[in-house]
Amino acid sequence: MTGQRRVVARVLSEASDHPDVEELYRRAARLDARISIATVYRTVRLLEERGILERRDFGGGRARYEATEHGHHYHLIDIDTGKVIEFQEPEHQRLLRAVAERLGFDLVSLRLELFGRRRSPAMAEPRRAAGRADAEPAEPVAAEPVAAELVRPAR
Amino acid sequence: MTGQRRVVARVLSEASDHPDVEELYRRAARLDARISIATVYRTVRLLEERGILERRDFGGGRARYEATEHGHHYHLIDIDTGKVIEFQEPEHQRLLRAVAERLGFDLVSLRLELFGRRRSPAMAEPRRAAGRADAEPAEPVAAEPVAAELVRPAR
DNA sequence: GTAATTGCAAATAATTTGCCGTGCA
DNA sequence: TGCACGGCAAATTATTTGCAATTAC
Repeated sequence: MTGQRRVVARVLSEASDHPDVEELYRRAARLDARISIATVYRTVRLLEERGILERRDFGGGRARYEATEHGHHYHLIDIDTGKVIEFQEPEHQRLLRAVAERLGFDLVSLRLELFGRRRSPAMAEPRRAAGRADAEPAEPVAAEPVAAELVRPAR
Repeated sequence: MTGQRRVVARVLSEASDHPDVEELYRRAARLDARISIATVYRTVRLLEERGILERRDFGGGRARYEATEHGHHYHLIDIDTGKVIEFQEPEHQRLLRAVAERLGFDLVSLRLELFGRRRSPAMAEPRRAAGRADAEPAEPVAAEPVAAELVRPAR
């Protein structure tokens, strides 16, 4: 059973990035104008249920998709630009599987995402500007640690 | 500046699980009935921006929250029950930081979630039921790997 | 007193669905 | 011919926001 679903599948196969549904729809419509976004949603869901696609959440509200690969790779997201970099780390797979087993589970899938900021080679150690260790006498605000944070100056 | 925000903060401090906004609202309302869910959303966003809370996505549509800990732990989600188990793995932190650096980034935060299924000690190797290797002659469906998957019987 | 915060209801945004028409098998 | 599939628009769900009233400091 197929129709314009083939088009969506094709777009997915050709994608080497991590498109969201909106983007998939745009690409699919370019190949066949009589595709509706509902179909894209339906197809994508179907494929995800069958384990052929994986849904990702890189922040920014919309789900993004990529074809399941059985040699796993992970993602590093540049928090300033939103750009996604893939990397491999096959050792992890094994390590994490072992962790799951130790807890009594079979590992079905996993999610590993790093969020980072591009290193400016200029400044050697940007770590926490130094000083600023005794800014406020820290008024007592109930014994609630989270509440306490609400009282400090915004950033 | 605070008000019923203190209540939300308190609920958050006391939570040892990973409540979603709905649940936070329920708990907060128990302590002070004149809190609206909009306030919970606002407070939670505020705290997330300040880095005091972390938003999690364990599947199931709603965001879930937990207080930021600087000794990181990770999550294993039971895909059958939705139950979340925390585990530690301090070695990882370092390892992943190194990975990021190698790619030219400072690691700002990371997300590591395992999705697993409780092991039934009964059946030794549930792996893929055996047999069933030659179900269909695999009709040619364009050269699209994703499309090909759409043709196989559902599960 | 002044600015920040809240409640409420309405607005958004992403995703799903009902229904009915259409095309594939 | 039957039934899965697609289009459209309406429905749902999570979250955000405008605005006037309220509260904190």
